[in-house]
Amino acid sequence: MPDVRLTVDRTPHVVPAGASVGDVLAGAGITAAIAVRANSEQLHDLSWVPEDGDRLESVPMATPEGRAILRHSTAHVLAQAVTDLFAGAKFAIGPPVENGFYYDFDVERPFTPDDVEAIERRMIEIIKAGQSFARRRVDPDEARGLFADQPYKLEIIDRATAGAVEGEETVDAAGPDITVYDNVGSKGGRAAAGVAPGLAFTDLCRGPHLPSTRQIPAFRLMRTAGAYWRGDEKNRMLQRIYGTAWESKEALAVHLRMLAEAERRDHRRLGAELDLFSFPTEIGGGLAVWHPKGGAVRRAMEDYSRAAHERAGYEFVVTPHIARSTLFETSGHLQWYADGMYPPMELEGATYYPKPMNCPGHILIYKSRGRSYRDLPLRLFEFGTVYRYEKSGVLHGLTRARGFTQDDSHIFCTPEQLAGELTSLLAFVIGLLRDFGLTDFEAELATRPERYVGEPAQWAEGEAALRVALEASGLAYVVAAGEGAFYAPKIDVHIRDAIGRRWQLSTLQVDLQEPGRFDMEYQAADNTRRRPYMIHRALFGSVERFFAILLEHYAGALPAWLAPVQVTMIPIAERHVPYLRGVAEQLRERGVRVEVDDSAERMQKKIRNAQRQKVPFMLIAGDDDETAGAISFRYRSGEERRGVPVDEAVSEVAEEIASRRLVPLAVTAGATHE
RNA sequence: GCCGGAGUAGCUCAGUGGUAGAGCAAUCGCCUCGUAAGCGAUAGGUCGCGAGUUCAAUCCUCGCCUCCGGCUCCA
Repeated sequence: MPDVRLTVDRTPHVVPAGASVGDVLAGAGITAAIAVRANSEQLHDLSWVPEDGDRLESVPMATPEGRAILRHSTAHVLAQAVTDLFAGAKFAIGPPVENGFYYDFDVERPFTPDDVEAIERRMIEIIKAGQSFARRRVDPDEARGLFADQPYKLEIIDRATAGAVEGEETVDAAGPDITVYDNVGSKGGRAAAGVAPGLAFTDLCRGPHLPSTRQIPAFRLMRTAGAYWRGDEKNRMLQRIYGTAWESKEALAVHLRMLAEAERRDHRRLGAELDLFSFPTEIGGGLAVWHPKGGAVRRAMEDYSRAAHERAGYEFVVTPHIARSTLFETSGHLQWYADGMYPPMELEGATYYPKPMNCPGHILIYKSRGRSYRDLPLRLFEFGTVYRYEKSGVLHGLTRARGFTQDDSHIFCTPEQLAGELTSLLAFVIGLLRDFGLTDFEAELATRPERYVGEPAQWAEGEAALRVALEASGLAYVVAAGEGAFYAPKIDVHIRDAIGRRWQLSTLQVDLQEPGRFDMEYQAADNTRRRPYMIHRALFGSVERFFAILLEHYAGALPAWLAPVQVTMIPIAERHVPYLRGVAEQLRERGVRVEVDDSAERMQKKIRNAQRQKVPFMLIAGDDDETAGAISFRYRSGEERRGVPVDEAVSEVAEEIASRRLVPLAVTAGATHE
């Protein structure tokens, strides 16, 4: 038999023909791999037999691809457990997802928490039994026979054999056949576990998979949920079970801790704990009220944003919250966006709608008089509150609300100015986000969607201008094909927060519709009338959403310049209150948000309260301080500094706030309780 | 909207077919204190809303309301 020459992780190897990847890796001393990538393309199981000249890269479990294989294999175990326990269960799809996997089932009744526990126990049995995942190639008819009682699988087979529909990668790349995976119980498996040797389960699957269920180191079922078949609400709702799986028990524990941390940081929870905002049911879902402390933070954010926009050459405008239907007919919102709008109000023969966007109002300001090229670029800015109908099930605190305020601008410019405006705008966006302490950015260039208005040539032009701006910014970006708004290609800026979650914030859009719909024009230098270009942009996205993201990013411990209460004054005994009031007055004169805690509590309790409210500075005074004309700091970190002269302390606090430093002074280590 | 889960004091939660309890918060009193909870007392509930079953419902049944998780990643 001729030998086969391969490279494995860039090292040449010669193996006998017919050797499987598992044999090859074992020979090469690579033990951690659970699959390989061949020739930088397809992933393969360890049972796959490579051909002469193949370049193999081993895929360890503790990599994104390795975890996806692990999770996908765990999903199969889940499906087997469900079919074992629920006779007649139909199973649909079970892919790996970020941080886990799911599997969708069609069952008689939804799963109860007890069911999930039983399923999890059954999965542990299957894992301990050490079933192998055996790949098998079948022709479509054979596949239909195997899954004769599985309508969802039959549908998948039909779609696969009908050709790669909608770009789906449904057929194994090597040929027209379908592949299935058999779970085969090994003799070494525990008979006591009740999983007999022999064929235990078969699923339609592209693979690859782990060699054996025993190689699933750690998993947990997380929750159940309803999910429409193929994600379409016209289809039957299936019962989905979500789970997670990791390369080690430790990795699972780290993941669970991250989830607990995310829950601890949830802005809805912090909003109540820190008395920032609430959603009174009397007002309605998705409509927040801002309490004084939340209002203070919001004002600090808005004031800073206003000042930045002023420096960047924006002009400030205000437009009403409702407008006649005719305005939204002209803008196209009623034709294209009616599903997202609040219903109309009739009065005096006219129909009014709450505005879902601010652009039409700003366009009318542009059109209020004739415009010259000398007016351009015209940058109009407004904290514009908009109302959008969101289905009740999708509301989520401040991040998905029905009423919210955009830091919205529309820039009207000449075609020649477009690329330059976009470039400087992108730099402006990043600068502003950095000032709020966000550092990890990713951009997306979202191109023409399936459902769009305008001419493809215009879209191409807009996309090209956005691309120029992205290239000039040096920002890493990916193209999100077909993700543009119906009226505009756009750049979306995403950030990653302190615990690694990704959020979409800013959006920059080149509007291809409105200037024409509103018949906008300006007089050019050559005395001709031309149509301006229009850029929509919101940097926070929405003030509410940005606020929520910051709150979660900082886990409620906002930088001093944003903190709702910047200083809490704490007397050692009640007799020190007047002295503290005097110091508080000096701080207030410097613009500091300060409270004097004159409650009947003991000093220790006051410190605890201020600490729980995440106040950046506590200023404490007792007899020693008062006699010396001094005061003592306790920082949010728990560090303290005693006997600081009052003048010095006031300056330190005021300067710390003015600096907009992101971490309060003297905070070095995380000496945090709770 | 759809599927599931949950609604008991301001908050976090316990509880039972015989009309309810804890901790924190609140109010009052005592204590006057040097860096994360001093002590005591008081007050606070139509057990989400409506109907049904029952001698009796916060508890069981049905409907509604609100909130939470999911409905995007494609064998």
